[in-house]
Amino acid sequence: MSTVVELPPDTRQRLLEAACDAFREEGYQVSIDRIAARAHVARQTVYNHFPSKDALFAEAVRHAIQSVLITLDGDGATRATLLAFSEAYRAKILSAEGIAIFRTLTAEAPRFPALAKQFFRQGPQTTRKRLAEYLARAMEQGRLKRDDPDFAAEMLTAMLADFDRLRGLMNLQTDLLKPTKTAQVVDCFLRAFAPEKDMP
Amino acid sequence: MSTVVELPPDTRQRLLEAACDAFREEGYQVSIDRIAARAHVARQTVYNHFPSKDALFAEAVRHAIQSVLITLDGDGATRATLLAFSEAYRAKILSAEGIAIFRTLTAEAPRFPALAKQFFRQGPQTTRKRLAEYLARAMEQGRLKRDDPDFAAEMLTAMLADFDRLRGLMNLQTDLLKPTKTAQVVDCFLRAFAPEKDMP
DNA sequence: TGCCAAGTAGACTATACAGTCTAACCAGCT
DNA sequence: AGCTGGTTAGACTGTATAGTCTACTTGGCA
Repeated sequence: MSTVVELPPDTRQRLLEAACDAFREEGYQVSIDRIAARAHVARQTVYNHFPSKDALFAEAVRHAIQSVLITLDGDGATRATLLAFSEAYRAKILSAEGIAIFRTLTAEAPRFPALAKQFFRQGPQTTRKRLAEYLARAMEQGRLKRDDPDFAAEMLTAMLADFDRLRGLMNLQTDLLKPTKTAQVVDCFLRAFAPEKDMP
Repeated sequence: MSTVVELPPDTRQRLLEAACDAFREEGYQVSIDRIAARAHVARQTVYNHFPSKDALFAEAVRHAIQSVLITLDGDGATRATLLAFSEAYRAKILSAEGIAIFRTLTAEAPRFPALAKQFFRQGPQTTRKRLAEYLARAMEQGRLKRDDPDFAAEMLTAMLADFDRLRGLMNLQTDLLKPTKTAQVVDCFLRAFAPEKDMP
């Protein structure tokens, strides 16, 4: 058994990332042995770092959750800002990774309710809140119809992802990224939330 | 072991329904023994009717898929019609059953791609198509903005379900049915797709 | 040199489960 | 009474897996 040895230090880090990838790609079912193999590590080493599979799963998920946020900078024109956000949102949510994380979490939510809640709050909830804050400002300034900004944020994110995410979850198509779609959605949103009497 | 005996005939039917419930509630992992127990049937009987667990799962899913469609009758006013459809859509999609089916299928789609495809086409795809047909008519008659009806249908269904479904999938809240929400969404949709110059 | 911490290989236990097989059971029917 | 077809309980096989234990290696460091 000759192993090409150029393994960087932090065994634990390698392990965590391997676990992340493994759980993402194969779900919770993936065996500890497979994870150990992925990390080029002995099974016992896994148990040296994490007390149980569940604990490892929890750590891996929390680790994966870090990268779920989308920022939006409210400098430019309303449409341009929303377009940039929307593009980034779709790119993240509809990527193979995004779909896989969502699938794994959906499947295991009943067994790990605390994890699910944490994901929900740190991911979608926070994203919606930030978007809502931006929209609230735009509404105050008369750039958008005065309405419930949380509701508006929810509508926009829903329109951006729902059906295409479903396709991804059902393992259909990778042409998820029809490039005109984002603009189409944003314009639809802007129509629904256009200021009531053109200018103040 | 005294069993209260009032078991209706069709063993196979009972079995299928038990499997449906079991897979829905516990996912594919549920053991054949548990399914057999639920159906008040011996394990061997399961194998008398279905060659394997996979086959049983496939049958059960196909059976469950039947009830996923929502009809809409295009007689009344546009808003009233869409409201009725939307209410029905949310009720079905966000019910405990709807969420559970979605969860199980999402989890197993990679392993049963054919099933996933069938579900997608018979469920969401067909619903969207029917809605789109209705919207197309409304567009022709000038009751809605002339636009891509498929896109419009996708937006409406997305707005109706996306975020609340996520809550359900993550095992949060059952107050999914805030009764004003449907109307709020429909009105938002109507704003986005209002006919361009009020009347023809 | 000798110690130590981290890692390793692999045997081992216990459990769960899919799927098979057998022998008995019990209808209804002839 | 005896046959037949669906049903049943339970033993059995084989496999996969979580988690433990032990004896070994190895690199750094005092």
